[in-house]
Amino acid sequence: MKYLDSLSDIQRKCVEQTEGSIIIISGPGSGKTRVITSKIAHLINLGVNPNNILALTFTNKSAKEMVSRINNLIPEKPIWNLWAGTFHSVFAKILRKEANKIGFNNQFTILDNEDSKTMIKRIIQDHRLDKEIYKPSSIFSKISLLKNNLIDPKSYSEKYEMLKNDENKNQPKFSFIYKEYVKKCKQNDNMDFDDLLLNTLNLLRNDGKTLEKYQSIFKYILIDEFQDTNILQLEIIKMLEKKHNNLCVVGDDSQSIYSFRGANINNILNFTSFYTKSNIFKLEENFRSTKNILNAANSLISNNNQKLDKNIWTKKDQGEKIKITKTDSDKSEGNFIAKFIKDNSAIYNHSDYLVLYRMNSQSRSIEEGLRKLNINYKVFGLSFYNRREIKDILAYLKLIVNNQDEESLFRIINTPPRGIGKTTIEKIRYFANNNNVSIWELINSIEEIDLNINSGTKKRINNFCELINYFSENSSTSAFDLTSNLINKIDYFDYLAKEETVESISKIENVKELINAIKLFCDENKNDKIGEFLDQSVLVNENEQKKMDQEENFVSLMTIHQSKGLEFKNVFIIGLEENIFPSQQAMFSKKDIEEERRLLYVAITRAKEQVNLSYCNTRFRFNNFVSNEPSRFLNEIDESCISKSVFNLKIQSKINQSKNSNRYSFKFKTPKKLIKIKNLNKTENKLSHGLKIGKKIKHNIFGQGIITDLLDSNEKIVVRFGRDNIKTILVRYAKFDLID
DNA sequence: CGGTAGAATATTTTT
DNA sequence: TATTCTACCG
Repeated sequence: MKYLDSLSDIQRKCVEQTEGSIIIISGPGSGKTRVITSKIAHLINLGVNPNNILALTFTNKSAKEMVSRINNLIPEKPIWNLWAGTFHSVFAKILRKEANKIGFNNQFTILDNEDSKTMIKRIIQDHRLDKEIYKPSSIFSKISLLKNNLIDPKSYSEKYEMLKNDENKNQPKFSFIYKEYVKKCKQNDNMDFDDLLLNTLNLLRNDGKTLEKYQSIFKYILIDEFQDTNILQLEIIKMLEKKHNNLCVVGDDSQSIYSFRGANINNILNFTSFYTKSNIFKLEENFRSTKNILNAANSLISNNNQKLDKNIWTKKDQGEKIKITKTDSDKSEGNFIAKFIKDNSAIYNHSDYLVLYRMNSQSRSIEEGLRKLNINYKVFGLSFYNRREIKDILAYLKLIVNNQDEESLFRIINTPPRGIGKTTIEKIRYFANNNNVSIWELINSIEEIDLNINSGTKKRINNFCELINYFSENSSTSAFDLTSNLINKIDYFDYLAKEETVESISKIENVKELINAIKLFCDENKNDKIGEFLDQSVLVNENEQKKMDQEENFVSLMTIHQSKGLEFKNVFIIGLEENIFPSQQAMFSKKDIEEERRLLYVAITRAKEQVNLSYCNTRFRFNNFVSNEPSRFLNEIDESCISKSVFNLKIQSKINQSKNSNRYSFKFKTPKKLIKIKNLNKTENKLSHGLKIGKKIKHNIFGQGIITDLLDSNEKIVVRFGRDNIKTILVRYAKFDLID
């Protein structure tokens, strides 16, 4: 068979062992995708029905790519009924069918992280808890970790040490919030990301028939990126594979970078201890990178204690050394990259470059640099579906599908404004909470209950209910018809246009794009109902699509986490500074530092030919300049494969010649409100005179200090606060006053 | 109730 | 800096 011939010996062995449990430890660039796809093709060729194969991947993009590759390997066999996708999307599909067996409505809606956080925030408000002590986002991530470790509110409330711990942290009510959150989700027929897994497990545990059904379907189970699975996922898999015992997991412990999401590296480290009969294969030959790149990566990762034994090697050339570049500021780091790309444009396309960073906010300075030299780039940042105007429309759609979805209801009950204000909503919520009725039931019988709401407002509430009810009754029409009718009915475009800002134009464009996406979805899918589309909009990150079609010639910018599985000829990794990479939050634990190290390992091993590491002296962060030490990781890379240099060139912007006139004209992100532009120069004159060395100032964060130096024609000042706390401050943006 | 100006706050990483 | 929150006025 053709697809077997192109494999290396070891790859072929992995493919041909179809039965039993096996674990494939696969280094970066070792062709694991090829192994998985060949293996599935092989199974199908041997006569296995694709419907009996479950292939779980880390992103939906990789699932899609996998399917298309299998199609290429065995074009004559139809594979439309192969189960391929992320844990979340496959289990969402199962739950859509079976949710009623565990007390959910099959029309449940899925909460994204933002929804979950607002819900928690509301709980905190409702119960008059201090939002400084109970921060919604940290509460949420704690809840998420608990769920992924199979600790439900009840068992949490029985864990004495944990409760004690909360009390010590001054958060005695955490257990209560957790309980309320889970209760609310259930009442509202909402599931968050973790619930998709958790409820699947509950389903399999509580309903023997369903368990038997899926055990019989999934004769062969394959899991990619196994190092990033968590306890909950493993638990589900253990149940599903019990009948046929054909489980193949593929992963690389050195690339485990999702522990913040509950990923448990022990799943891969200890696999053989709970599957004692499993076979281990190691894919150690790298087909991607040069020797220098691999040596650098290997020497770095050897500093980690927790890892499996393996030796990644390549037949490729030595290649160029890893370059480490020091620049004076984050701005010149951007200039450095832009200039580098420009200088090498005879050899490389823009699309040969990948710029990687630890956190999304770091993209800015690079964008600036690239713009100055007119280099095309794309930032893989926030999802389209996270924009406010898009979320509004989606909230309508969710509420139409699931009337109990309070999260969506609160979002849009007065958007566009229809005269149902804060006080009214407050009254409704208060009553509903105290009388154990759902918001939806309550507002549908608002006439009958005395809530001290005036009749005009009651009328408006009624209209709102009628609107939603009308669409709910017609929700089986095609998603496109439904959405376009809805947007007309609520005059959403008018509402956006009324804002009269530069933003409103792009918002309108975005909504049009959404309608367009829905149209496309309807054309492609047999089931063109809105529910299906909504699932997709939460579970599929459309950024993934963009990475795939790289015909256009642009530089890619993304976080390292997003770069998993990709490869580029040239890779820039920026911000190699203590407190940035490794990140500040990781500093205090050895385990976290090891994960940061793996993150850099992943980053380096994306490269085929060149790696550029950079760090800078001072960086503009928050609203002042900070200086960080160079990252400890730089010293851990074998010196024989690196070369160091310093870059200090300032690039004069062609576009930005006069300082103020163009400040907003080439903004990449959403433009500012027109009105605000008027106020631009207000603060400028206030302080420009009177700044002298030795003068005292009072900064609104750092307190009193003395000016020790003036820089850049008085644009920056160096100030000493306290004994030896020295900061450089931007005069124009910092908040401080001169004192006599 | 709605709109807005000014204040407060925020930067891990994502299915 | 950019975004979100709050308080106040019409």
